[in-house]
Amino acid sequence: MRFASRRERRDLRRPRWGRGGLASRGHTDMSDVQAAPQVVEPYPLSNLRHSVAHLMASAVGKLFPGAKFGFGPDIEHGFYYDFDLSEPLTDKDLRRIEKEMRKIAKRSPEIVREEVTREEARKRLTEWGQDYKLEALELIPEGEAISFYGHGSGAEAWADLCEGPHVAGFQSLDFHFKLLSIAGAYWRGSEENPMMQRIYGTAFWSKEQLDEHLEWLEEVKLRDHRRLGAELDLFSTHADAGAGFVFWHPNLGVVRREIEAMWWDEHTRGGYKPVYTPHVSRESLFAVSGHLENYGEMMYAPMDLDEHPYRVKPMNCPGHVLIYKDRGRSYRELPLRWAELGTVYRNERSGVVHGMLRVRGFTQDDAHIFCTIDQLADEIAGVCRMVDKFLTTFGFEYTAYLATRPADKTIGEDEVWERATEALRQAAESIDLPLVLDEGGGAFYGPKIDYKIKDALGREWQNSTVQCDFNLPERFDLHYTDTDGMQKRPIMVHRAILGSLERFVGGLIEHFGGKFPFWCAPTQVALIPIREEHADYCRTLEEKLAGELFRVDAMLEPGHMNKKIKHAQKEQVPFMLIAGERERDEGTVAVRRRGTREQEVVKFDDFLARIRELRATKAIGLDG
RNA sequence: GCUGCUGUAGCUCAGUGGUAGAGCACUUCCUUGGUAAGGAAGAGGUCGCGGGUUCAAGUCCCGCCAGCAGCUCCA
Repeated sequence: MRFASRRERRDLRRPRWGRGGLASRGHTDMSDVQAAPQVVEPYPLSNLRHSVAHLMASAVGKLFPGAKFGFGPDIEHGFYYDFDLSEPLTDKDLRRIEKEMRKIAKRSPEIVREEVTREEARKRLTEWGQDYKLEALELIPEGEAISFYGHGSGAEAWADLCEGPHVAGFQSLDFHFKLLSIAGAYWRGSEENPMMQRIYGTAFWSKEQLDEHLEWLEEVKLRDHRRLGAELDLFSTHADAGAGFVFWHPNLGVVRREIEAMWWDEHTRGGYKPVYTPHVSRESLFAVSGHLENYGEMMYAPMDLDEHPYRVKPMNCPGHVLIYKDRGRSYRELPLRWAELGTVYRNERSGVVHGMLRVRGFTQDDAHIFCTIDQLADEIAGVCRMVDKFLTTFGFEYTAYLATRPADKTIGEDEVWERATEALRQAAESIDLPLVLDEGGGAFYGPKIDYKIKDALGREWQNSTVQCDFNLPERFDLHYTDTDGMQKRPIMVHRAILGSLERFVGGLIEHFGGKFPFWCAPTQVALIPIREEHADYCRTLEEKLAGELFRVDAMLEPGHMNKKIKHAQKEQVPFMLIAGERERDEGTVAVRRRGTREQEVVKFDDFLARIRELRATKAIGLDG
């Protein structure tokens, strides 16, 4: 599971140059160029943002003479612009630039478009010393219009090689913007290229919308799993252990165990059998599988055992294949469904590790299905049903994508590709799962269905995947004896529902904001006596709860009730049971539900029945 | 890996060359309190690690480690 990367969210793969504006600083007076084409109000938000990106670039150009400009498009939540500057920008510069933007906006009644010839464009950009722009100019296909968009006059005049469209001008428009952050970004997105400085910002038509967006960003920060991980004592990472290695604390260990228990239950129900495979194998295994060749950069360096190189596994599939190959297989055995919570290690580049979401050692909820092509549709349908079960249990909305054969560098017969892709389609249809087509998005070894989920904050993640594989069976020469006695090649299906426990649970922390559903909450019930003399009653309640394997924190130590309430609240404990004389005498408890301040006095047995229900149904909320 | 920034008590942070600070959390004592901070006292820091400059380094310089915002890449 993963966040759809910022890159995806910003949709940069879309050809961008024209829309995104290749900007450049101009010193010509724009007053004599032709007026912009009529843009009818209201402008799309993307136009505004793109125009504000221009505004920002012009301010940067004014404040930092000699600035060179890269790309500056609008993106999902705002815009950015890349600059090549002689000195690094700081947050203080952002405020300065904002101020300058407001000034320029006031003096810029209109944004004007000017169409020029390629020669003229080249001449201008050369004159302005805009190297990146010149390169960008060459990206514009022959025959397409080449235009500049400019605003400001006199010393402030500024123009941008850009296709548009833009708003007509800044002066008379009511809009609101904020510059948010500075980061490095490679020119044209390639690490071969020089790094530029990128400024991110956002803009809206109303102050309210801007504020709302800024609040959303705050909420994202508050729910950050790294922050909650420390606050709720969930996990840690350590310089002493190295970057990208997660230590699960007891609180999160509980969450994981609950999820794993559900996972094994569902897999048992789905006809999967557990397998366990070693973390280390001889290097030659990964040579056969092809991982060494295609994935070698991600693998840890070999270690020497008895003068043979060994490797830590980056994937579980070769191990499962060895089990398959251990003896001959008959069609009668298929499909074989083998599941493993397999821990793998991958050498992620140092700059990418991120809390629990991007780590160097993680546990995949892996399984492989060995089946015939005729069984494929049913098998896929089974996986999709299981995906639905998990995603809805955690309250995620999702979209499934059918990724078909890539244009080149694939392996496998045309016919097999077609039949497998058709099987994926049929499977989805049989369970009424709509598929969005991702043409050519498959792996080189087979078509697949990928899932994207939406979390409570509306962010998209990718986690579940079902992939057909024609490659590994080939490489390992897998076969089974068919009804006619002939040796046939099975298809292998790789699938992960959660992706990795680390990424999934890290995502869950943010999705729930630390308020885990009752069934997997680290502590489910806190017992708080009003006075010390009520501790005995609490103790009897504790025994009953613990006897039914509920996770109870009996806060019986001396101290103030209010302090304990505050503590339990901070720990996001679903239920606090507060008990004094009245409760003890009546066999009741005062129940305080997470997130509320009201209490409800109920018979303890009624409470017990309620939480049994919550646990059994894996309800997300605490009602009912 | 790359660009920029950061690293001081468990947490949030102050401390710009001259003997380490605050709030919260923690411990102890007092407080017996009916639903989110009662009072007092106390403990807690190799200032990320290693070098260098200096009479003197948390503070300046270099290297490493880790983290943060991104880029690139990914479960």
